Amino acid sequence: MSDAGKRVTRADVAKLAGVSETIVSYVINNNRYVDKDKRLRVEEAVRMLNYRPNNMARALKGKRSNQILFIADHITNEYFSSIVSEMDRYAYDSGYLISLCANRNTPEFISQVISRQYDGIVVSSASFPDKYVEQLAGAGIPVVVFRRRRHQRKIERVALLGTGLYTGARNAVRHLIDRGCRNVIYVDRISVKGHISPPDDLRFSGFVDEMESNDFQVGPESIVCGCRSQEELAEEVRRRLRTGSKVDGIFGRNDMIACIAMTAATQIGFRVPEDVCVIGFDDSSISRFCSPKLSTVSMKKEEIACATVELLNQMIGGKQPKDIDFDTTLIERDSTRR
Amino acid sequence: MSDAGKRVTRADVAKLAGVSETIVSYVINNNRYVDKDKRLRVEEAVRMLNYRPNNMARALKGKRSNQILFIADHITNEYFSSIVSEMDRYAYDSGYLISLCANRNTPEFISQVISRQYDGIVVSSASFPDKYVEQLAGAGIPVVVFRRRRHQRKIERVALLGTGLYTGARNAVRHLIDRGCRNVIYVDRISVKGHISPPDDLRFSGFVDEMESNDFQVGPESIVCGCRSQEELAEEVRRRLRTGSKVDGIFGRNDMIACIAMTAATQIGFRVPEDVCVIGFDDSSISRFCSPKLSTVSMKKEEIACATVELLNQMIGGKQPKDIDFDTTLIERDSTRR
DNA sequence: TTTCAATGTACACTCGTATGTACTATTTAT
DNA sequence: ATAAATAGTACATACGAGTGTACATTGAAA
Repeated sequence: MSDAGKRVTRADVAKLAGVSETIVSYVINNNRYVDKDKRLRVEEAVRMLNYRPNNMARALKGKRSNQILFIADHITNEYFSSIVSEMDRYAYDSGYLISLCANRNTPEFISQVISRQYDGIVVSSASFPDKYVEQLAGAGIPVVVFRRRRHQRKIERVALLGTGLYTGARNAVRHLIDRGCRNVIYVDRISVKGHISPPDDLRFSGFVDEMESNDFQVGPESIVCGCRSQEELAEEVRRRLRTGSKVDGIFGRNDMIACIAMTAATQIGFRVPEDVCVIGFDDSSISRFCSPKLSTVSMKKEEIACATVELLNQMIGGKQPKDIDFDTTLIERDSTRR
Repeated sequence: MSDAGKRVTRADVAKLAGVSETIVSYVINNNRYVDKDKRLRVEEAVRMLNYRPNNMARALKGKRSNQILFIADHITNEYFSSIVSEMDRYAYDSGYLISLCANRNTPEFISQVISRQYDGIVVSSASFPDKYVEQLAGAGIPVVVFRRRRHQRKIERVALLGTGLYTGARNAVRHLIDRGCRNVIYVDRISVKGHISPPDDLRFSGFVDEMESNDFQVGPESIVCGCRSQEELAEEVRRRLRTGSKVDGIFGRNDMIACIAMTAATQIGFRVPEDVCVIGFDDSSISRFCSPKLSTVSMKKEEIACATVELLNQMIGGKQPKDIDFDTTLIERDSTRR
């Protein structure tokens, strides 16, 4: 308790500067004629008192809340944290701070979000229902969605950002084929949740399309999915390698999956890259520290983050959303070098 | 543009339920006698309209803003993102959302933060000045600081949380000594910023104390710091190994540093763990995927996150801050197994 | 001199919510 | 029967800021 520093308000500034509150407001927002002398006095008072307009009051009065919400499903991913980190950098310069939360799949969550008056929202979660995106956009909030699924319905007043999952996957698969692989398998994530879903994101689509456009068949034998644990995944990869299907290329949904698969392969005597090539996705730090070093696909995180903030900023300013697509960079390391 | 969904306000609910706004308020906050019948009608109306009190207005009127700010210096660290992710889980259940930002070392940043009326703040940044912590606390905001430096001044109304850096480091060093190491070196981070600072965090303190309490000398030859790049770091480690100092143990400030050092060692023919033992810090994913697998120190991230939220919650409720210390778990993998 | 534009100021209302206070109607105690 | 306690309601104000509108002053143009 004790005298927990009373807030400095507009009134305090006005009193110190010897002007009316209105003048202070005009100076702060710089949107009316104000006498030079008074302006200076106000500015001085602001500095002396270290005044800053209360964000809540501003937001309430219809101004911005200066907050952007980032909704993800696995905040822990290095990929997400990089994006958020970069977004923070750019956003701060435009006066925004970033809020962050894991996707909660409930209506309460949505009204939570709406009641908080975010100026803009970034959705980077495969499990965030379109329905909710619509509600947010319908409430007048600019929304940028990172594309995850293939057939993502176009929603009014929502910008769709292609972060490179699809093209990156195609490039990765093409890279394996270029290296001579004839039997490439796709290794999907570990499903911790009860239900086993077939791979449905754009990486998988890219895999399928690139395989087929090179006249390779894609069938159940070329997809590893639904594993419930790291061990199960490793065992399944080994099974594929041991059978007569002659698997000679592995595309992992992300670097960690690729690493697990790679380790599984070497454990039963397969050499990487001589017997089997492996490529991951994300260019996360493990891809640089595992052994052999993992080839991978790098998304343009900085550019994505920058563009996202820029786009939101424009939409907040009233401009129409526009979709953007980013390409990726293939990083060749030892796991595919022949 | 167009009819961007008008906000649902208390007035709408009141009209639909056929009661006064005041009644709606009482029902929402559940703090006054309200007729059963009217209460039900209000609740029904709330449900129908999907009403939720506007957060800004509430915060302005002196209620909570339901927001907690997390200030870090390197959001990208897996350690931070894990903590934030867990905090998000616990905090959400208490009605909070987490904001996240990188430490900006300016007075403007502080007034930014204050003007946003956060209910609580977590500081996990070695470079965040005590002065600022004081200002925040002085403004009446509960603050929890994750201890990073050794002699951290006690600040009124601020809780200090020991996340295990010190004890974890001591345990790691003791582990190396137990494994027979007689010449252990500490490898500090890569300093990207211009100025090269000597290691000053609690991990280093733990290293020094544990060494000395085992009668080992700590001198310049046992500290690698100030390297400007990964290559420089690797080269410096190799130099230490090649000289006659018989380095047989490496304690890396974090897993990535330890990995770089370990790789540097194996490149010049040192075997890990036979010739030199290596241990890292953080139990990040690379420690599990590098080769050989890295022994490391695991902090109790979940418990830390949970306790942080709990503590903030109590402080927000008016209780006195209390300091808490967490211990760590040593995870022995192949890089120290003999 | 009159007229009008430009410049500069301040009142009063508003955003959506919380709540002290006062008031009425009803019940209980005396 | 009267007093006092309780249940239930509503008014009015406050939180801190933004801004429409009206008003005052000045200078220049007519």
